[in-house]
Amino acid sequence: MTNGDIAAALEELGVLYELDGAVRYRVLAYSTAARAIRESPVSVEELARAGRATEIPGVGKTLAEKIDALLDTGEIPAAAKLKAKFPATLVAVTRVPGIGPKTARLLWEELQIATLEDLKKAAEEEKIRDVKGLGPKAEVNVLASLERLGEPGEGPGRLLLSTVRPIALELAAALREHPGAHRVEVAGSVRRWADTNKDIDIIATAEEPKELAEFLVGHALVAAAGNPSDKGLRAQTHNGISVDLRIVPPAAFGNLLQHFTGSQAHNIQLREDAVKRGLSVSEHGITDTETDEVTTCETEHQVYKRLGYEFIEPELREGRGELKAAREGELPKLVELGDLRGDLHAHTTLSDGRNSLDEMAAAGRERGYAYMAITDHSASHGFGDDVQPDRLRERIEEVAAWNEEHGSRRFRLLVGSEINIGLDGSLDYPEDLVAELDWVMASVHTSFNVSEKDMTSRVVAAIEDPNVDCIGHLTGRLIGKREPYGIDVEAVAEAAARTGTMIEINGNPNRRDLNDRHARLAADAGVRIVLNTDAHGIDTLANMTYAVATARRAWLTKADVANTRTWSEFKKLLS
DNA sequence: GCCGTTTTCGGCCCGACTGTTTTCAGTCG
Repeated sequence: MTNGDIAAALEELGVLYELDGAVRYRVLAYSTAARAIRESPVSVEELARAGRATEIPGVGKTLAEKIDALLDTGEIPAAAKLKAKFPATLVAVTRVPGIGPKTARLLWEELQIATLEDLKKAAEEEKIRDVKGLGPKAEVNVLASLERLGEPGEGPGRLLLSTVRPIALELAAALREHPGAHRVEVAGSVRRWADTNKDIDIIATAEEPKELAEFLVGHALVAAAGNPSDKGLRAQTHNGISVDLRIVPPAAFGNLLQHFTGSQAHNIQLREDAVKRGLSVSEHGITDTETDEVTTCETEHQVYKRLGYEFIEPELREGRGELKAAREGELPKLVELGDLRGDLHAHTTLSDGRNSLDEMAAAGRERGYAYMAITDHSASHGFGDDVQPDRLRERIEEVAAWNEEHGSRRFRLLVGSEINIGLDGSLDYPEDLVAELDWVMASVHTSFNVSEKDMTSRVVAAIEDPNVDCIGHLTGRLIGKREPYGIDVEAVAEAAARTGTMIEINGNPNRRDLNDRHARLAADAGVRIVLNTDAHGIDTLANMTYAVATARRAWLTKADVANTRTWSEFKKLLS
């Protein structure tokens, strides 16, 4: 059972309890536990079977027992009992935007609404207005919500950071140029460099706030907008991303930026911690609950300082222990783009790249790297992009010739390959050829549909091959398109640490694989992490920023990342 | 239901918005 399955079952039970009128803190306990379970980088099923489920924050004795029952019997007895009381389909009704558990229960009791179809019918027949506390407006809203839910591909949902970020930056840049603007910053999940984003949050201060909001209405990227006011504006871009512009007085800019950068988990933990210290935190300021004295902050640094923390980088604000570390002055100094000395995963026209060896090498050198590895696909790669052994031998000569002509102490081209890992963990080149390469990546590109156990032993076998230097895009995920295949990342990390094999963070914004949680787990296990672009052209060499972002979200320092080293230092890690 | 450098019992983030209300409950982020 996946973490997602377990989390979904607990979420459902939480909703059922809420329908049943449980105190809200009990309900809250289920949703926080479910979130922690979904977020867990390790298999919660394994953890639970080892009797260690309570190690997950928010999971106590009771929830651990319920997880055990779920794993053993496929259902939680308490949930089964409640489903006898309320139809299971009522849970879907609570998820209609605008309708929560309280309203759903009311609709069930008063109108026997059990399904989305019942709900639609009641709204159309104007029966909802008969329920005390609800009116005609509720009917309109229900129908609008149901329509949105029913749309195929319904709305944009969460979009890739690489789609959203450029738009956010362009809008912020345009706002900054407005003569009335003081400070403009992108906040939210874009600022935290999350994999995907639901919307764009922009925070600003301005002389004439309403003018600034009106200016955004007229921006070429904006398709629709609400009413501009001196508080800001809500708008939609042409590709359906909603944009929230919030304008505040300069004195509280730091409070607002902190609040809207989030994440929600970070803010909740920060505020709970503050309450224990007699402080109440909101987007407007920090109130001393004893004296009612309010502190506003122009900068975020002041917010964190006032609350007794060192500054926390946005990428760390996910409620994963950063507050405790910040209070104790133990936050890591995160790796930066400028720390990178080389890119070790790049393709050329020899396989499926768009640029030649010369072009890729020149572009890598121009980026200021000290080394770059050319790693085209291997002999069994499909799509006519395979590189047979003889061709790879020629490539070794070509790279040597390139270095002869263009190489220097400042930049060196490395000859490598991204070799397919076969079903049995073997590589598809002869061993003596592989041994001639400067740099060997090994990746899974075929047969994803094997069991987790088989996938794990397959990759571990590759890791144990002494010629393999690094594993590429370990879980095979394509964000929003393809789920990661089942693989025991803990076991892989253990093997990689033991053999000194590195694991990459792939900077392709569709992959970002390892993800932040897995990367942190691997680094904690002692694995050296490599940040790569997997560039298939000179344009995507810039994707290193996404690899760096994931590394930062994984708490990685310069020392954790192997390709921050000079080539001579790096080489020592390979032997 | 969880959790503990003020607690093993008594707390549990905070505010905006909406729609329905004569002062607030529910929902959302």
